[in-house]
Amino acid sequence: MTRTHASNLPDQTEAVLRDFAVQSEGKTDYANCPVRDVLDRVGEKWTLLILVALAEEPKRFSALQRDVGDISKRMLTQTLRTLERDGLVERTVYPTKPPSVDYRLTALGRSALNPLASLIGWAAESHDEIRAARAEYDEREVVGAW
Amino acid sequence: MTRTHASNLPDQTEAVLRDFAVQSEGKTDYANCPVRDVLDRVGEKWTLLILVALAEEPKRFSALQRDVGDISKRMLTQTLRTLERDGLVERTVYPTKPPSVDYRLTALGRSALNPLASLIGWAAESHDEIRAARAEYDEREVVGAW
DNA sequence: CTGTATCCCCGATGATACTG
DNA sequence: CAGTATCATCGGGGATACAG
Repeated sequence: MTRTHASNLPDQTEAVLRDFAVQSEGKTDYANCPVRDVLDRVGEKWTLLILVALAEEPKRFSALQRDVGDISKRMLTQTLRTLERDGLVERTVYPTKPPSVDYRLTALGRSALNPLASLIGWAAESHDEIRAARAEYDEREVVGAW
Repeated sequence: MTRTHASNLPDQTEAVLRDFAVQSEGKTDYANCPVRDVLDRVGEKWTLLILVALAEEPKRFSALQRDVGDISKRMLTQTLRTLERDGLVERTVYPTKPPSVDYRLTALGRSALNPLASLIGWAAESHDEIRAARAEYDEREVVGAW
Protein backbone atom coordinates (compact mmCIF):
# COMPACT_ATOMS: atom_id res chain seq x y z
CA MET A 1 0.00 0.00 0.00
CA THR A 2 2.66 2.48 -0.91
CA ARG A 3 1.35 5.96 -1.40
CA THR A 4 2.72 7.96 -4.25
CA HIS A 5 5.33 10.46 -3.26
CA ALA A 6 4.29 13.89 -2.12
CA SER A 7 0.81 12.64 -2.68
CA ASN A 8 -2.05 15.04 -3.01
CA LEU A 9 -4.05 12.81 -5.27
CA PRO A 10 -7.56 11.52 -4.60
CA ASP A 11 -7.72 7.96 -3.33
CA GLN A 12 -9.62 7.01 -6.45
CA THR A 13 -6.74 8.13 -8.64
CA GLU A 14 -4.21 6.39 -6.45
CA ALA A 15 -6.13 3.16 -6.60
CA VAL A 16 -6.47 3.15 -10.37
CA LEU A 17 -2.81 3.93 -10.90
CA ARG A 18 -1.77 1.26 -8.44
CA ASP A 19 -3.89 -1.36 -10.17
CA PHE A 20 -2.48 -0.37 -13.51
CA ALA A 21 1.07 -0.47 -12.20
CA VAL A 22 0.58 -3.88 -10.62
CA GLN A 23 -0.97 -5.27 -13.75
CA SER A 24 1.89 -4.05 -15.94
CA GLU A 25 4.49 -5.16 -13.42
CA GLY A 26 7.58 -6.35 -15.16
CA LYS A 27 5.67 -7.23 -18.26
CA THR A 28 7.12 -6.33 -21.56
CA ASP A 29 3.86 -7.18 -23.27
CA TYR A 30 2.88 -3.73 -24.34
CA ALA A 31 0.80 -5.38 -27.01
CA ASN A 32 -1.62 -7.17 -24.72
CA CYS A 33 -2.23 -4.31 -22.35
CA PRO A 34 -5.94 -3.43 -22.22
CA VAL A 35 -5.18 0.16 -21.38
CA ARG A 36 -2.81 0.56 -24.30
CA ASP A 37 -5.39 -1.07 -26.49
CA VAL A 38 -7.91 1.61 -25.62
CA LEU A 39 -5.44 4.46 -25.35
CA ASP A 40 -4.06 3.86 -28.80
CA ARG A 41 -7.54 4.43 -30.15
CA VAL A 42 -7.81 7.75 -28.40
CA GLY A 43 -4.47 8.62 -29.87
CA GLU A 44 -5.74 8.10 -33.38
CA LYS A 45 -6.13 11.40 -35.08
CA TRP A 46 -9.89 11.63 -35.46
CA THR A 47 -11.41 9.34 -32.83
CA LEU A 48 -11.90 11.94 -30.14
CA LEU A 49 -13.29 14.55 -32.50
CA ILE A 50 -15.84 12.09 -33.86
CA LEU A 51 -16.97 10.96 -30.43
CA VAL A 52 -17.45 14.55 -29.34
CA ALA A 53 -19.31 15.38 -32.53
CA LEU A 54 -21.66 12.47 -31.88
CA ALA A 55 -22.15 13.41 -28.25
CA GLU A 56 -24.44 16.18 -29.37
CA GLU A 57 -26.77 14.05 -31.44
CA PRO A 58 -26.82 11.25 -34.02
CA LYS A 59 -25.46 12.43 -37.32
CA ARG A 60 -25.27 11.38 -40.92
CA PHE A 61 -22.03 10.70 -42.71
CA SER A 62 -21.91 14.01 -44.50
CA ALA A 63 -22.96 16.02 -41.44
CA LEU A 64 -20.18 14.34 -39.51
CA GLN A 65 -17.65 15.18 -42.17
CA ARG A 66 -18.74 18.81 -42.07
CA ASP A 67 -18.66 19.05 -38.28
CA VAL A 68 -15.37 17.29 -37.72
CA GLY A 69 -13.58 19.58 -40.11
CA ASP A 70 -11.08 18.64 -42.75
CA ILE A 71 -11.26 14.90 -42.41
CA SER A 72 -11.23 12.90 -45.63
CA LYS A 73 -13.98 10.45 -46.46
CA ARG A 74 -11.44 7.72 -46.25
CA MET A 75 -10.40 8.46 -42.67
CA LEU A 76 -13.95 9.21 -41.56
CA THR A 77 -15.11 5.83 -42.80
CA GLN A 78 -12.14 4.04 -41.34
CA THR A 79 -12.44 5.63 -37.92
CA LEU A 80 -16.18 5.08 -37.78
CA ARG A 81 -15.73 1.41 -38.65
CA THR A 82 -13.24 1.00 -35.86
CA LEU A 83 -15.57 2.70 -33.40
CA GLU A 84 -18.43 0.54 -34.58
CA ARG A 85 -16.38 -2.59 -34.21
CA ASP A 86 -15.40 -1.58 -30.70
CA GLY A 87 -19.05 -1.10 -29.83
CA LEU A 88 -18.85 2.63 -29.20
CA VAL A 89 -20.85 3.71 -32.22
CA GLU A 90 -23.91 2.28 -33.93
CA ARG A 91 -24.44 2.56 -37.65
CA THR A 92 -27.91 2.58 -39.15
CA VAL A 93 -28.62 2.38 -42.86
CA TYR A 94 -31.86 3.70 -44.30
CA PRO A 95 -32.32 2.09 -47.70
CA THR A 96 -33.66 5.21 -49.35
CA LYS A 97 -32.46 6.41 -52.69
CA PRO A 98 -29.88 7.79 -52.51
CA PRO A 99 -28.92 5.90 -49.34
CA SER A 100 -28.76 7.60 -45.99
CA VAL A 101 -26.77 6.42 -43.00
CA ASP A 102 -26.62 7.70 -39.49
CA TYR A 103 -24.23 7.16 -36.66
CA ARG A 104 -24.95 7.41 -32.95
CA LEU A 105 -23.15 6.62 -29.73
CA THR A 106 -24.02 3.40 -27.95
CA ALA A 107 -24.34 3.29 -24.17
CA LEU A 108 -20.71 2.20 -24.05
CA GLY A 109 -19.74 5.08 -26.30
CA ARG A 110 -21.57 7.53 -24.09
CA SER A 111 -19.83 6.13 -21.04
CA ALA A 112 -16.52 7.02 -22.66
CA LEU A 113 -17.47 10.68 -22.73
CA ASN A 114 -16.94 11.10 -19.01
CA PRO A 115 -13.25 10.21 -18.89
CA LEU A 116 -12.72 11.98 -22.19
CA ALA A 117 -14.32 15.14 -20.89
CA SER A 118 -12.09 14.86 -17.87
CA LEU A 119 -9.04 14.84 -20.13
CA ILE A 120 -10.39 17.59 -22.37
CA GLY A 121 -11.09 19.72 -19.32
CA TRP A 122 -7.58 19.23 -18.00
CA ALA A 123 -6.10 20.05 -21.39
CA ALA A 124 -8.10 23.24 -21.67
CA GLU A 125 -7.22 24.31 -18.13
CA SER A 126 -3.55 23.48 -18.41
CA HIS A 127 -2.79 24.69 -21.87
CA ASP A 128 -1.60 28.14 -20.81
CA GLU A 129 0.71 26.67 -18.21
CA ILE A 130 2.08 24.18 -20.70
CA ARG A 131 2.73 26.83 -23.29
CA ALA A 132 4.49 28.92 -20.69
CA ALA A 133 6.67 25.97 -19.72
CA ARG A 134 7.59 25.43 -23.34
CA ALA A 135 8.49 29.04 -23.85
CA GLU A 136 10.73 28.99 -20.80
CA TYR A 137 12.37 25.73 -21.83
CA ASP A 138 13.07 26.97 -25.32
CA GLU A 139 14.43 30.21 -23.92
CA ARG A 140 16.91 28.30 -21.79
CA GLU A 141 17.91 26.24 -24.81
CA VAL A 142 18.74 29.30 -26.85
CA VAL A 143 20.70 30.90 -24.04
CA GLY A 144 22.47 27.66 -23.32
CA ALA A 145 23.58 27.44 -26.91
CA TRP A 146 25.53 30.65 -26.60
CA MET B 1 -28.18 25.20 -24.12
CA THR B 2 -28.91 22.06 -26.04
CA ARG B 3 -28.56 18.94 -24.01
CA THR B 4 -26.93 16.00 -25.64
CA HIS B 5 -29.35 13.43 -26.91
CA ALA B 6 -30.60 10.71 -24.60
CA SER B 7 -28.46 12.42 -22.05
CA ASN B 8 -27.47 10.63 -18.92
CA LEU B 9 -24.20 12.45 -18.56
CA PRO B 10 -23.11 14.52 -15.58
CA ASP B 11 -23.52 18.27 -16.04
CA GLN B 12 -19.78 18.61 -15.70
CA THR B 13 -19.21 16.38 -18.70
CA GLU B 14 -21.88 18.15 -20.69
CA ALA B 15 -20.34 21.52 -19.98
CA VAL B 16 -16.84 20.49 -20.98
CA LEU B 17 -18.00 18.90 -24.21
CA ARG B 18 -20.13 21.92 -25.06
CA ASP B 19 -17.21 24.26 -24.52
CA PHE B 20 -15.00 22.09 -26.66
CA ALA B 21 -17.59 21.89 -29.40
CA VAL B 22 -18.15 25.64 -29.39
CA GLN B 23 -14.47 26.32 -29.51
CA SER B 24 -13.92 24.00 -32.47
CA GLU B 25 -17.03 25.29 -34.22
CA GLY B 26 -16.57 25.26 -37.93
CA LYS B 27 -12.85 25.61 -37.57
CA THR B 28 -10.63 23.53 -39.71
CA ASP B 29 -7.64 24.47 -37.62
CA TYR B 30 -6.93 21.09 -36.16
CA ALA B 31 -3.37 22.29 -35.71
CA ASN B 32 -4.06 25.11 -33.28
CA CYS B 33 -6.45 23.24 -31.04
CA PRO B 34 -5.22 23.16 -27.44
CA VAL B 35 -6.97 19.90 -26.78
CA ARG B 36 -5.40 18.24 -29.80
CA ASP B 37 -2.09 19.62 -28.73
CA VAL B 38 -2.33 17.83 -25.41
CA LEU B 39 -4.14 14.77 -26.70
CA ASP B 40 -1.53 14.07 -29.30
CA ARG B 41 0.99 13.80 -26.49
CA VAL B 42 -1.10 11.25 -24.67
CA GLY B 43 -1.32 9.38 -27.92
CA GLU B 44 2.42 9.10 -28.16
CA LYS B 45 3.43 5.58 -27.45
CA TRP B 46 5.30 5.96 -24.17
CA THR B 47 4.02 9.14 -22.55
CA LEU B 48 1.33 7.58 -20.42
CA LEU B 49 3.48 4.72 -19.25
CA ILE B 50 6.21 7.09 -18.16
CA LEU B 51 3.84 9.37 -16.27
CA VAL B 52 2.37 6.42 -14.43
CA ALA B 53 5.81 5.05 -13.64
CA LEU B 54 6.77 8.41 -12.17
CA ALA B 55 3.54 8.69 -10.20
CA GLU B 56 4.93 6.18 -7.75
CA GLU B 57 8.14 8.02 -7.01
CA PRO B 58 11.01 9.89 -8.65
CA LYS B 59 13.15 7.56 -10.68
CA ARG B 60 16.49 7.48 -12.39
CA PHE B 61 16.91 6.98 -16.10
CA SER B 62 17.81 3.32 -15.87
CA ALA B 63 15.11 2.55 -13.31
CA LEU B 64 12.59 4.15 -15.61
CA GLN B 65 13.76 2.11 -18.53
CA ARG B 66 13.42 -1.06 -16.50
CA ASP B 67 9.96 -0.19 -15.19
CA VAL B 68 8.45 1.02 -18.43
CA GLY B 69 9.40 -2.17 -20.20
CA ASP B 70 10.89 -2.52 -23.63
CA ILE B 71 11.41 1.12 -24.40
CA SER B 72 14.65 2.04 -26.12
CA LYS B 73 16.99 4.62 -24.64
CA ARG B 74 16.31 6.76 -27.62
CA MET B 75 12.56 6.91 -27.11
CA LEU B 76 12.88 7.20 -23.36
CA THR B 77 15.12 10.22 -23.72
CA GLN B 78 12.95 11.79 -26.36
CA THR B 79 9.72 11.34 -24.46
CA LEU B 80 11.24 12.60 -21.22
CA ARG B 81 12.54 15.71 -22.98
CA THR B 82 9.10 16.44 -24.35
CA LEU B 83 7.53 15.99 -20.94
CA GLU B 84 10.17 18.21 -19.41
CA ARG B 85 9.60 20.86 -22.02
CA ASP B 86 5.87 20.76 -21.38
CA GLY B 87 6.51 21.26 -17.67
CA LEU B 88 5.15 17.90 -16.56
CA VAL B 89 8.44 16.38 -15.51
CA GLU B 90 11.49 17.80 -13.78
CA ARG B 91 14.99 16.55 -14.52
CA THR B 92 17.72 16.75 -11.93
CA VAL B 93 21.36 15.98 -12.62
CA TYR B 94 23.72 14.93 -9.84
CA PRO B 95 27.27 15.55 -11.05
CA THR B 96 28.64 12.38 -9.52
CA LYS B 97 30.89 10.04 -11.40
CA PRO B 98 29.40 8.32 -13.26
CA PRO B 99 26.57 10.82 -13.55
CA SER B 100 23.17 10.17 -12.07
CA VAL B 101 19.93 11.80 -13.16
CA ASP B 102 16.50 11.60 -11.73
CA TYR B 103 13.10 12.47 -13.06
CA ARG B 104 10.05 13.45 -11.06
CA LEU B 105 6.59 14.80 -11.77
CA THR B 106 5.99 18.50 -11.30
CA ALA B 107 2.77 19.78 -9.74
CA LEU B 108 1.40 20.15 -13.26
CA GLY B 109 2.44 16.62 -14.07
CA ARG B 110 0.73 15.31 -10.99
CA SER B 111 -2.43 17.18 -11.87
CA ALA B 112 -2.49 15.25 -15.13
CA LEU B 113 -2.76 11.97 -13.25
CA ASN B 114 -6.38 12.56 -12.32
CA PRO B 115 -7.82 12.72 -15.82
CA LEU B 116 -5.43 10.00 -16.94
CA ALA B 117 -6.54 7.73 -14.13
CA SER B 118 -10.09 8.44 -15.17
CA LEU B 119 -9.31 7.22 -18.67
CA ILE B 120 -7.30 4.25 -17.44
CA GLY B 121 -10.14 3.27 -15.16
CA TRP B 122 -12.64 3.43 -17.98
CA ALA B 123 -10.37 1.41 -20.23
CA ALA B 124 -9.92 -1.28 -17.62
CA GLU B 125 -13.64 -1.44 -16.86
CA SER B 126 -14.73 -1.45 -20.48
CA HIS B 127 -12.19 -3.75 -22.00
CA ASP B 128 -14.26 -6.88 -21.69
CA GLU B 129 -17.24 -5.22 -23.28
CA ILE B 130 -15.10 -3.86 -26.09
CA ARG B 131 -13.54 -7.22 -26.79
CA ALA B 132 -17.00 -8.77 -26.85
CA ALA B 133 -18.19 -6.14 -29.32
CA ARG B 134 -15.23 -6.86 -31.56
CA ALA B 135 -15.82 -10.57 -31.48
CA GLU B 136 -19.45 -10.07 -32.43
CA TYR B 137 -18.59 -7.64 -35.21
CA ASP B 138 -15.99 -9.95 -36.68
CA GLU B 139 -18.39 -12.84 -36.45
CA ARG B 140 -20.97 -10.92 -38.47
CA GLU B 141 -18.29 -10.06 -41.01
CA VAL B 142 -17.34 -13.66 -41.55
CA VAL B 143 -20.93 -14.76 -41.87
CA GLY B 144 -21.72 -11.88 -44.18
CA ALA B 145 -18.88 -12.89 -46.43
CA TRP B 146 -20.52 -16.24 -47.12
C1' DC C 1 -25.13 10.33 -50.65
C1' DT C 2 -22.03 7.02 -48.84
C1' DG C 3 -18.67 4.92 -49.43
C1' DT C 4 -14.08 1.73 -51.90
C1' DA C 5 -9.78 1.17 -54.15
C1' DT C 6 -5.01 2.76 -55.02
C1' DC C 7 -1.01 5.03 -54.68
C1' DC C 8 2.27 7.59 -52.06
C1' DC C 9 4.73 10.07 -48.58
C1' DC C 10 6.36 11.48 -44.24
C1' DG C 11 7.06 11.15 -39.47
C1' DA C 12 7.07 8.21 -35.43
C1' DT C 13 9.54 4.43 -33.75
C1' DG C 14 13.18 0.93 -33.56
C1' DA C 15 18.16 -0.99 -33.96
C1' DT C 16 22.71 -0.26 -33.52
C1' DA C 17 26.97 1.90 -32.51
C1' DC C 18 29.44 5.43 -30.20
C1' DT C 19 30.62 8.99 -26.05
C1' DG C 20 31.50 12.09 -21.73
C1' DC D 1 25.31 5.74 -16.03
C1' DA D 2 23.00 8.50 -19.18
C1' DG D 3 22.73 9.71 -22.97
C1' DT D 4 23.73 11.02 -28.83
C1' DA D 5 24.13 10.01 -33.62
C1' DT D 6 22.76 7.59 -37.57
C1' DC D 7 20.35 4.67 -40.44
C1' DA D 8 16.36 1.67 -41.51
C1' DT D 9 11.44 0.68 -41.31
C1' DC D 10 6.71 0.65 -40.97
C1' DG D 11 2.21 2.20 -41.05
C1' DG D 12 -0.97 6.12 -40.36
C1' DG D 13 -2.96 9.24 -43.03
C1' DG D 14 -3.71 12.26 -47.27
C1' DA D 15 -4.94 12.71 -52.46
C1' DT D 16 -7.34 11.08 -56.04
C1' DA D 17 -10.33 8.39 -58.84
C1' DC D 18 -14.09 5.25 -59.14
C1' DA D 19 -18.79 2.90 -57.70
C1' DG D 20 -23.56 1.39 -55.96
